[in-house]
Amino acid sequence: MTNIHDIARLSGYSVSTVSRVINHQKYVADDKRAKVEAIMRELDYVPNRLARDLSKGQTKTIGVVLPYANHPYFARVIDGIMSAGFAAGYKITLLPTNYDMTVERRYLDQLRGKAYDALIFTSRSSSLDTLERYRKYGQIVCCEDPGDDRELAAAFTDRMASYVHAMQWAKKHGYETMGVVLSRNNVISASTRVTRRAYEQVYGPLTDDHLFTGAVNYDDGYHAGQYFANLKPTVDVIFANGDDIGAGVEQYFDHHGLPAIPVIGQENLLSSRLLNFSTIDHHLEALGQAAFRLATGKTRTHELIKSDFIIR
Amino acid sequence: MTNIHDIARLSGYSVSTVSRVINHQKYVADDKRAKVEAIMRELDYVPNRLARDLSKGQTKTIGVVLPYANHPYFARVIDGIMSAGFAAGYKITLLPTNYDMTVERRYLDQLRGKAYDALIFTSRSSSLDTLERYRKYGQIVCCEDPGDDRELAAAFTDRMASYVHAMQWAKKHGYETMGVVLSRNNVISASTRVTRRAYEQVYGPLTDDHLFTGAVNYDDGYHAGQYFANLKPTVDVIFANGDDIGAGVEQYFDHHGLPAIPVIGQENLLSSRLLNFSTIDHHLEALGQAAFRLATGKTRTHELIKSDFIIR
DNA sequence: ATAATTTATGAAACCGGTACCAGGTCAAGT
DNA sequence: ACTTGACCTGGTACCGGTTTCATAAATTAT
Repeated sequence: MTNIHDIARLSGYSVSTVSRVINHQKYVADDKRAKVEAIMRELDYVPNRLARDLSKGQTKTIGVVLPYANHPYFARVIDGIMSAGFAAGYKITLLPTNYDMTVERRYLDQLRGKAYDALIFTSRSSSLDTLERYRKYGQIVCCEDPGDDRELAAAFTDRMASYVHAMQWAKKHGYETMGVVLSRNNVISASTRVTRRAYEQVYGPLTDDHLFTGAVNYDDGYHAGQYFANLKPTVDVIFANGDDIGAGVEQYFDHHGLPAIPVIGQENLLSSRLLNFSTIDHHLEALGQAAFRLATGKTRTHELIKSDFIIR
Repeated sequence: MTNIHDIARLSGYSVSTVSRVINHQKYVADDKRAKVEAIMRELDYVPNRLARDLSKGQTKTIGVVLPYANHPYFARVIDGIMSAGFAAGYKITLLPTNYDMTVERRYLDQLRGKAYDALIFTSRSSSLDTLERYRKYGQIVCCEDPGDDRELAAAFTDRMASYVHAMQWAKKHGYETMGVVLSRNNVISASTRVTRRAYEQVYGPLTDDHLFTGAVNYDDGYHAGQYFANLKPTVDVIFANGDDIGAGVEQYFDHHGLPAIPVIGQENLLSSRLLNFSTIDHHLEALGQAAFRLATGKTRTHELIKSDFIIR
């Protein structure tokens, strides 16, 4: 591996000069610059990223903490982070946790070890206090509303407003009872908590029989459909924590010859388009982009992304 | 930032000893080890990743080159790579190209600059010759069959076999003419080339009017549906380069009151399940896992992933 | 003509670790 | 008693860059 010292030796100049050439700095005579560049080209030299990063104490890398990648919610957020990161010349490293707090902690320690310039928590199991404690080792962005007096940057959607909006629409539309399908506790946790609060505001206390938890994908939604199909008295509409889940609910009813059940999904995925049910689009790419900006910038610490309720 | 020298000074031992403690090596007296560990804990010390990586000449990071992340094909491959990488203690960095060769070249240069231990090309615009030229700077894995005499590792699906199998099934099933929907040229390029070859083998030469190109998502598929709906004479079945595309085709017919058109999709996504059409499952997670294994091994091997044809 | 800048260059410290090597202790083997 | 080898420990040269600082020549200002 040829390094900067080789270039210096072969060109007859010092490493300092070579370094200046590499970084396009001032104060290098034109002829020397040309000669150094020629030799670098000739030897096919590329500076070592690690050495540079170590020296500068900066990696131009952002770590993205997420439970798993094979979920459309995270896929869309990642997409936003990546496109913004690419434009800014940053590398994006994916850090799966599978909701294991120990693993999250390991990533936080890696932040301390300067492996990343910043961390984006698209979801978390650790407490906000824990995250905050690591704030001094690098920027930390979370994707939920952490409250005003936190030292954490945050990008989040207006969940409460959009949920209330959608539920009020449902109620006004004549759906007097609503069933709710949520993910397992702590998964996209903010959404779980907010859904309950919105429900209470519009429909009153959320009783256990109107709630099905533990759903993350289509199959889970299918089970939820089975649950609500057998529930007496029946509910008029289902509020699902994701379109794919909603699709599962809807198809259970369909496959069993039951009258179609109205569903409100989330994320405006292809599944809600195919089955033609209403959904809330949280504009997750925009969320990801905002999260990236917060991770790198010194911008405003909180950013709110507006959702759209898509009626079908 | 406290570093290894601080720990050495405060403990009264040398950096060598501290390093040994950090790396759990033999030949450290128990009492000294305990003392060093105590001081590390007290000072909240975490070794610097960059320094370690630079010293070892190894990053434990794999770069994954892909056009964009918001596509189910890549999402599934990434998922496989990530789960395997996580288990092996590797970091996965996503490298979007948007099919720009210049960008691909930049990533290859980063490999030269030791930013990654290996690169996985889930898709490429550069030639295999180019990739091969960078082989000496690190392992390079591509996700297509590169042929036998390449210096490249490769994980790929048995496209040819499964395409022929699916098309033969279609023909035997009474579908005498077949329309084909492909992505734009060079996108998942291998699939494009192989589809043509399989088609020729089963249905004979692929004429222009039976081919719709430039489709990557549902909306494109919808347009393809429009094209084939207006084609005279009509085709009996559509072979689509992805379930979401197939779903678009199917729904165009549906929305316009036309008789349902049989579709064969790919990847076994939720969309083909929802609309209940046949599909080829390439087991992309397995593909990703294989790609990761090859990326970390020094081998030049090829790995073939078998597909399943799911008849619905 | 002299003082004050600006431009150019290299030496060396530094970033924070790893690893090789030399030197020393101590118990077992012959 | 004398070698042998396993067990500890520290010194120091790396890994490959960046950056500060000292020095000197060339301009420009006074």
